[in-house]
Formats: sequence, C-alpha cells, structure tokens
Amino acid sequence: MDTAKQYLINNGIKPSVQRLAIMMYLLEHRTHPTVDEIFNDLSKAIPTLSKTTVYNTLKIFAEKGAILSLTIDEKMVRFDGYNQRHAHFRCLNCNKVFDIPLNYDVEFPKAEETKDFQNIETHVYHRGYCSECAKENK
Amino acid sequence: MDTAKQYLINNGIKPSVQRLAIMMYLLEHRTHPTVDEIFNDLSKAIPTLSKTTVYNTLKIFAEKGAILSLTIDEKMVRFDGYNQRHAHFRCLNCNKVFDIPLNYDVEFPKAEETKDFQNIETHVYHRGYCSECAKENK
DNA sequence: CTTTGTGCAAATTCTTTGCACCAAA
DNA sequence: TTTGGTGCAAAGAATTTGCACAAAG
Repeated sequence: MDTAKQYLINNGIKPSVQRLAIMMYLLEHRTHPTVDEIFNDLSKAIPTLSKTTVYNTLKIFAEKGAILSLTIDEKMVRFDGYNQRHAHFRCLNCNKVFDIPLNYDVEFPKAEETKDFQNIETHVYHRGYCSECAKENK
Repeated sequence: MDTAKQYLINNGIKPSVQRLAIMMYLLEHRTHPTVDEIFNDLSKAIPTLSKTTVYNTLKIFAEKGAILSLTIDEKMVRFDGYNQRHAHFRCLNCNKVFDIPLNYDVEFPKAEETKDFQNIETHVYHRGYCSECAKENK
C-alpha cells in the first residue's frame, strides 16, 4: 500500500484513491488483467469507480513507464505491473496469458538502418497452446 | 502472381481473384498494412471488393500460417506476408511499423512450468521512436 | 480560487455476424 | 446441384471524447 503510493510518486504520478487502488491491483494480480477485469474487481470496493477512470489511469501509468501495456491479445489491451524482465505466452485456445522466463538477452540491433532509432521497450511474445489446452487438442 | 497462386495452394488455400490480389498485395507491400490500407488500395483495382472479404481472407491466411498477424498496434491488427525471421519496431510518435533484423536466436524456454506448452509463433516487438521522430523530439 | 481528477453518456472505431447472392466443380 | 466464397448492412465490443461536477492544495 505504502509501496504502491511511493511507486506512483517515484514515477511522477499523483496518487488518488482510484490510482492507488488500480496500482495495488496490478501489483497484486500478476494476471495481465484487462480494463474490464480491473474495473469489475475494483468496483466492489469502490462502487463509484468509472471505467473511464480506469482507462485514463492505465494510460497515464503506461505513459509514465510505471506499467506495461501488452498488445498480445487481438481484442483488447492487457496490463502488466510487473517490472522484471520476462516474456509472455498467450494460449490460442483459452486465451490466457502467462509469464514465461526470458533466459537470453534481447538487445536492440545496431544495424545501419535502425542505428538512430530510440528503443524504449522490448517485448517477446509467444503464441501457442498451454499445457491444459495442448492436452485437450490431442 | 503465379508465385502467389502457388503459395496459396501450398498453404491449403483455394485461390480466388480476391485472395490472390490480397496475397500479392502483402508480398509486394512490406509495410505491415492494416485491413483498411489493403481494402482502400485494392478497391481501386477491384471496385466490388468488400471489407468483410478482406477480413475473412486475412483470417484464413493467418490460420493457415500463410501470413503473420501482428498485434504490435493498440488499435488494429496489422499483417505481414514476409516469411523470414525478423523483429518489429513501432514508432510511438508516427505509428509506423518497421522490420528490424533479428540477430539472435529466440528460443522457447524449457522451464518446468512451461515444458508442456506448445509454442507456435514467437514475436519480438520494439517500441520507441524512429530516426525521423527521434530527431524532432530533440 | 484554481488546477487536476473523476465519471457519466454519447460517439467512434475496429471487427464480427447473419444472410442473400454468386461462382466454381 | 452442392459447396464454398463474396459482399452488404447491421450488430457487437473496446476505447475515446466532451463535458459537468468533485476534490485537493
């Protein structure tokens, strides 16, 4: 709770009840939640919460670099409050997103054409079938 | 043209006028076009073309593995007919998507939790500012 | 006070669906 | 004729926008 508050301040984000709740939610739920999931869960505790605020807040968080917005899903954006290096895996059947270890260094290539590019984020995504769904598809 | 036709057949896709045109478009335009871009450009040559057909067709292509669907963009899906290993870079300012070289091997990790996962596709995405936009932001 | 955040409703945009028509085997 | 592809219009779903109100300093 205080950790989340400090984390927001460190990232140049003014804490509010809503922002704190959303940040804490992301820190506690490593499930790459969607806007809807966050909204539905937090609405129980904060009945006045609006989905617009969830959208606004997540946008600010991502812009300030406090969280990562994941585009691995075709339909909607997902969010990740986790700050350690890892890759993602989305199951093409059940659509769940998993964290998976990243054992190698992902470096931005120093090619001629891209040497003036300013790289901010690097993402590694895998798509396939998770252990559960791979079993069923047999 | 014949190449595209053969390519479709090899991937188990029955060629039609529309499908051929879309496949050729993707092979000729390495710009990771969106549905709208494909539709607008091809409408000139095929005035009866419908956006639904573009959607249908791209979906089939991606399912059969003939093309790659890219989720690097927050708003819409992009498509890539290129079949060699490479990574992508999206400019956060101008939103263009670039191909960038992939100099290292991206392997699926053999961790305990993911050992039964069946990996189908691996994507490496970068986000940042392209040379043009990095210059402007100075 | 003044600035900034919140939340409702409406609008926008991308994508999918239902269904009728068309084309090829 | 039967199967599968195409295309229109409508529906659906995620996200954004405009604006009024509330909160914090």
